[in-house]
Formats: sequence, C-alpha cells, structure tokens
Amino acid sequence: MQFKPTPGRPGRLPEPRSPIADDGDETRFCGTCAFSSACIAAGYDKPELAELQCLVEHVGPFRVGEHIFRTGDPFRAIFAVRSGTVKTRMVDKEGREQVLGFYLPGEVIGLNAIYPEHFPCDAVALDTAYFCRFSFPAMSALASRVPAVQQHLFRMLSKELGTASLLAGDHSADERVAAFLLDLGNRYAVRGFSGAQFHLSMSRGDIANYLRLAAETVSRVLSRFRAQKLIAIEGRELELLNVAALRKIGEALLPD
Amino acid sequence: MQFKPTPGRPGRLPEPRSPIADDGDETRFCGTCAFSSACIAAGYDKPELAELQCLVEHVGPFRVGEHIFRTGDPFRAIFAVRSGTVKTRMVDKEGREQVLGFYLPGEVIGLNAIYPEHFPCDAVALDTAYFCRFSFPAMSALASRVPAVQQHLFRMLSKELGTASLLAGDHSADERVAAFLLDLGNRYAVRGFSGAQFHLSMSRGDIANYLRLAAETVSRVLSRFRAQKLIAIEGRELELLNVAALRKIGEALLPD
DNA sequence: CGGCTGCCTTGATCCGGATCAATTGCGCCA
DNA sequence: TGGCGCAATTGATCCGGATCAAGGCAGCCG
Repeated sequence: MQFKPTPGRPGRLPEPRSPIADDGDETRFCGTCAFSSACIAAGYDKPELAELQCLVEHVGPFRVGEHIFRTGDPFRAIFAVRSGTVKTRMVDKEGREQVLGFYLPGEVIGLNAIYPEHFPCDAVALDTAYFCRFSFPAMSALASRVPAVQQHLFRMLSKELGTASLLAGDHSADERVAAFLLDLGNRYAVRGFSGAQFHLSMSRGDIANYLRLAAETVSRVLSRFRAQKLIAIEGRELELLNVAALRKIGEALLPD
Repeated sequence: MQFKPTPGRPGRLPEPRSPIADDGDETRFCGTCAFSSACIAAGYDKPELAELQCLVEHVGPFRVGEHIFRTGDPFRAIFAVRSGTVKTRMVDKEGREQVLGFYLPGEVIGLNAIYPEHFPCDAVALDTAYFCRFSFPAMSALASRVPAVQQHLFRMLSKELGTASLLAGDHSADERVAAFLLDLGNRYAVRGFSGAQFHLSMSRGDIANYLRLAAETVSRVLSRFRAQKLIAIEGRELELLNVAALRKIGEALLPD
C-alpha cells in the first residue's frame, strides 16, 4: 500500500535532511549500521560482496505515519533504518495500540517475524525514513556460506531478546522516563550522533504507551525533570543536563 | 558450582517422576522437544547424526533452587529442558529479583546469552530438572552445514522475541493472571501434557513477580477465579474449569 | 485573518493494586 | 509430637498514577 520502494538503486538518496539522517555518504552510514560487521566482514574484496549487494535494496522515503510493514504481511525481509525513526506496535482487537519499540538509524526491524513468517506488528515511520531492505531468504542462504553473517544474525536476534527490560519490572514513572531518555541517548551515541542533545521523534503519547504510563504522567515527569534542571526540553528538542542524576534515578532499569 | 552434569551418558534417567517429566523414553521426549526438528531433521540416517550426538550432553538432575547457570557465567551452551521447570531471573544491584520467564519441558533457555557472550540472567530449577546441553560453538558450526539447523535456530530466537507480550501493556491483574494460566496450559498442551490440569511449579511470589503484581494480588485473583468456578486450585494443583471465560478475561493479552 | 485540529501541559479527583498486618496451613526436623 | 519456618490467604489502609477536565500553543487551511 504505502509501500513505495525507490527505483531500487543504491544511488545517492534524495535529500535526507532529518537531523539524524546520514549525510548521504554510504560508507559512513554503513559504519554505524547494525549490519556493518556483516556487510563489511563479508569483505568488499571477496566474491560474496556481489551477493550482498544484490540482497540489499534501498527503500524509501516513507513519510510520517506511513507503514513499512503491517501486521499479517508475509515475512520476506528485514529492514535496517538508514535515516529517520520507526515505531513498532501491535493493535489489539479492541483497537488499543501497544507500542513495542522505537528504532533509530542503524537499528534493524522485522526480526520478530522470522518465526511466525508473518509480521506480528506494524512498523510506522515517525520521521521521513529510509531503509536498507535485506531479503531474508537470500540472507539465510548467505549465512550458510559465510559464518560471519550467520553469527551476526544470531547476535542481533539475541541482542534484541535483552531489550525488553525497559518495560519489565514494576518501576515508578520517574525511573521509567529517566531510563528511557538515557537509553535513547546511548543509542544515538553508539551510532555516532550526540547522545546528550537530540530530537524526540515520537509524541508524548507514544512514549507513554511504550513505557506503560499515561501521556499526562510523562508530561508531568518531564516538567519536573526540567524544574530540577536534569534536562532541558522544549517541545521535542531534548538536552540531558545531568546524566549522573538521571542515571541514579533510572539505575534499577539500566544495564550494570 | 551446583553445576553437576551426570557422567555424560545418554542412558536412562534416574527416576524422573515429576508429573511433567518425560517417562525416560528418549524418542518420545525428543518428539516434544523444541529441538526435535533440528535433531530429527538432521536425520538419524545421515552422517550429521554423529555430530549431533556429540554436541548434545545430558545434564542433571538439578534440585529445587539450584542454578543451571548464573548471571555473568561465560556463554558456552544452550539448554533444552528435558523434565522439570526453570525460572530465569535478573537480580538488580539493590537485590530485587525480577522473574523473566518460566520454562517447561521441551523449551530452551540461554538464547539471550549469545550476544553478550555471558549469561545475562540466572536460571534456577523450580523442580528436579534434567536438560539436554547443546554446545553453542558446535551448534553454530553444524548450522553452517545443515540449513535446517540454522533455520531452526533463527526460528527459536525469533519466537522468543514474541514472548514478551504477557508482560507488556498496562493490563489489570485479572487479565494478567487469566492470560498466564492459559499460556501455561497451552504450552503444556503443545508438549503433549494436559493443558487443563497441571501443577504450578512456581510459588505465588514468582508468578506475581513475573506478572508485575504483588503476591497478595495473585492470591486474591486466584481465590476469586475459584469462587467464580473458572478454576479449581488447591495449593499448586490447578485445573482450568472454564477456559472460554478465562480466554475472554485475558483476551487482550493473548494471541489472535 | 479566524477557526480548526492535534499535541502538550496542568489541575482535581478517583481507583486498582501495593503495602502493612494478622492468621492459617503445611512440611520438615528434632 | 511439638515447634519452627515458609507459603499462602485474607483483611485494612494507603498511594501512585489513571482518568477526567480545562486550557494553551502551533500548524494548517479555507
């Protein structure tokens, strides 16, 4: 439906000017992508390169609110975010939305569809977004021949298993919000963006839904954190002013 | 530590008499194991069999409270539950426990350790429990040569990604408990046990912790469900009397 | 320009489940 | 057999966050 791949050429992208977009330099993007080790380890000097090239397809742009995939779509590929932001969500039969996660440039969506063979959730663009699309059958076939690719897939899947922890536990609104902000910051930092100052691509409602809070509660907590000079926030522009204090608040939810 | 593999022989097990234990008939057990398709598809008539045999090691028994692995242990293998029940849990630095999941015969633990290369959680026996231990390096190597094994690993990992949903969402205590009981029943049924009448190997406290409720709340909900004739429960012996009604209560959390 | 529509913020009230507390029941061991 | 300890149940109270309600603010379009 809203699925509009570009003509399928890995050429220069049409003006990706989101603040978190890559600058059009593919090598630089690939350095920050979750697949980098798979793509690069496969070796640009090896014969496998040709296959990797042909199994990757650049798709986009998707505009705000457009679906990258929908619940029930047959699973054929996974997607690495090149630029923009995505939320994944389930909608239950009463029509209530359930946000499962947010995905930043360099991160990968669709892994939870391998087993059911159909996407179990929607993926919706929160920004104008571009992707690398990896055909999964081709990827598995490649993985059989290139152990580095296989290992990379295992690791990505396993890594995602550890990501449920922000939701787990009965934690206070303060803890959740602090941990959420720090997690986002870390993930931006890992991908080479500023981890202290960034744009929240998602609405307060989406954050609240993801954290299992009411939107009003998120708003109140953010206001309080601002009053306490832990953060500066104006609309969706955020700056982390006192990471140490935030970490203290959210520590029960954070790694180490 | 408490890690005591049996002499490493796939012979008959020493009296596994838990109601959910396999009866010592290995073929029958393997038919219900999550690995069955991997083990069986590998083919008892193919040369790979030899490798599969040598990468599987039978370990156990583990007694109530003993650890199969501990947080921080280096990751070398995954474990399929042969009989008994296991909980996985994290303990934060304040010493609070967080139950991540319960694993029944035929299910697999340890997949979330692939990426970090160390176990990110403890696995604790709730019953006397026996396992098949699969060396992961050997398993990956085999997966490279046998596509069915690789695919099976991908599917198991992906499947586990979908399992966070019982916790997700802000759902009422009734919804959570109903969904939990039905989920357990389904999982027993899939493995060939009774899905309507079974033993809860875990304490009320563990259930509560897993569902992010207080133990008192779980107790109250179970008492109410009993009063409403939805279940019969005495201690840890449970019977589902009105599955349809339970399904209605828990539907927001359940598949389809 | 003016009205409309989302999104966000802030205030007031309410309720589900946590917490505190007391009791019972059961298995275990001396 | 009695006593100890742990798990479970049940009751009473309390509180964090949901819900309801009322603006504020920015972008959009006629």
